[in-house]
Amino acid sequence: MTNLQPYIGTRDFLPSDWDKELFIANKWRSSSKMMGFEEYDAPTIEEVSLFTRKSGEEIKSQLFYFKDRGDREVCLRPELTPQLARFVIMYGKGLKKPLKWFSIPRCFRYERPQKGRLREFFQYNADIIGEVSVLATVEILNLAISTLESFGLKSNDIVVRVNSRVLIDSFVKRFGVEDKSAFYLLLDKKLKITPKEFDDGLRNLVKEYDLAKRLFSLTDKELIVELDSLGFDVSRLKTVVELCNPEYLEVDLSIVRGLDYYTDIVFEAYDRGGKFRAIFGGGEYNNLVSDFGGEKTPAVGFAEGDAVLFEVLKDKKLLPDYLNNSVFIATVGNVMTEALKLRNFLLKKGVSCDINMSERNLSKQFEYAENRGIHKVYIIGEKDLEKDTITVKDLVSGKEEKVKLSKFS
RNA sequence: GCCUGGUUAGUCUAGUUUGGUUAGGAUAAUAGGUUGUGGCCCUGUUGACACGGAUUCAAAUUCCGUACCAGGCCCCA
Repeated sequence: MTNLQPYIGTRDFLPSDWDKELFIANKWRSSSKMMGFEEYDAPTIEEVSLFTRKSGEEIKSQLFYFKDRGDREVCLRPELTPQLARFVIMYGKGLKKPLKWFSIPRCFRYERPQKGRLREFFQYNADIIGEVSVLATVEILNLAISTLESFGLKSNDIVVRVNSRVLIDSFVKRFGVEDKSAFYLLLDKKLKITPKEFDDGLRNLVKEYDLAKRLFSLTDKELIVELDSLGFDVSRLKTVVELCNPEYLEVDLSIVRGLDYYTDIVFEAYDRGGKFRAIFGGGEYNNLVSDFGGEKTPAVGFAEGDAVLFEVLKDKKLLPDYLNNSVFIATVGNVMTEALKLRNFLLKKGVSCDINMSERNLSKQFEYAENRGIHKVYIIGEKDLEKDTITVKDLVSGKEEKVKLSKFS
């Protein structure tokens, strides 16, 4: 019994679970396509060097990493972006830029499962490659936001925090920060630690403490104005904030993201209640393709895992019930010939259609349909057939009507 | 890698304080009954103490180890 369980941090999907998973994936897919993004995919398994190249050998401890029989070091992909870089270098020359691509890969990370964090998960990725304009970043943010909206999430549920790494780097110079990585770490921790701890951290790391403290206490519009007047270049950030849906966006200097490969604008989305981890995160990474040996290529994108999103949707009661639109054909008496004819007709019309296969009485057939979330039953029975009709019953409303069989041929 | 708390049928749960007869219930599943029409009702069937060890006359219950789950730390793509 024990060893029948799924491997640690992985999930079995029963039909009712998979239905929810597909609900999410289908929304991701359709909103991407709506905005002109094209779907692609890459192998689940890759040579490990693709991932260590940027993140160092230490990353191996967080990968499902092993040697194949030919002594090649391989791993299950922990993320998609390096593969995208590979694609751009290998195939990019023949492709019209900019690329607007998305994918919904299964990814794997060797780590301790926690709330919203698993060892195997789906991660929606969308990127724009080869577009210099800041409008690409605006487009990416608009896609990310409208995708969340397609689930029924609204601006009072979600906040997207935006920042600029270029700006933070100019802080480092201007504020007199000596330990840059400790400064980044402090910013990254801001939401987790108390205001006092953050304040103490600032005091330790930043020479111009008073200026820094003031800036970190400002939010949003006033912050941009203030930064502008202090001579920081906030034009890119300003454009993004102005062109994206302002109800979601908030400039937040503490958003830095762990990855080194981000170059300027970075962003993360959270539920406003602060109960969950980041829903999506991303930014501009203009050096990644060149770091992998390609030409310098502007790029921007985001990733959104299924685990946190699932938690958020569940919390907001936005996951649909397990229902399907198919029809069930119930049979009474010796009517299989007519029933199968009706079935074929419906299938050819593109109506998904299940049919009774056993000797069960009508009552049990209704139970069968009910248990599968079917809400339309066509009853084809001997009595009805004498009058050349069938009975169509809607299980949700409980209403039923007689329909001429000739309508189905 | 570390810390805390859990684990009783498919699911939820009583029982663990104080070891003691056949581990009780609900729900689901399944078969049937009833009604030419689902959710109600009635009957039958199936089904559990996570795994291993220790203590004991006796362990679901106490102790140790392992696995897994949940939450957290570290890390975060």
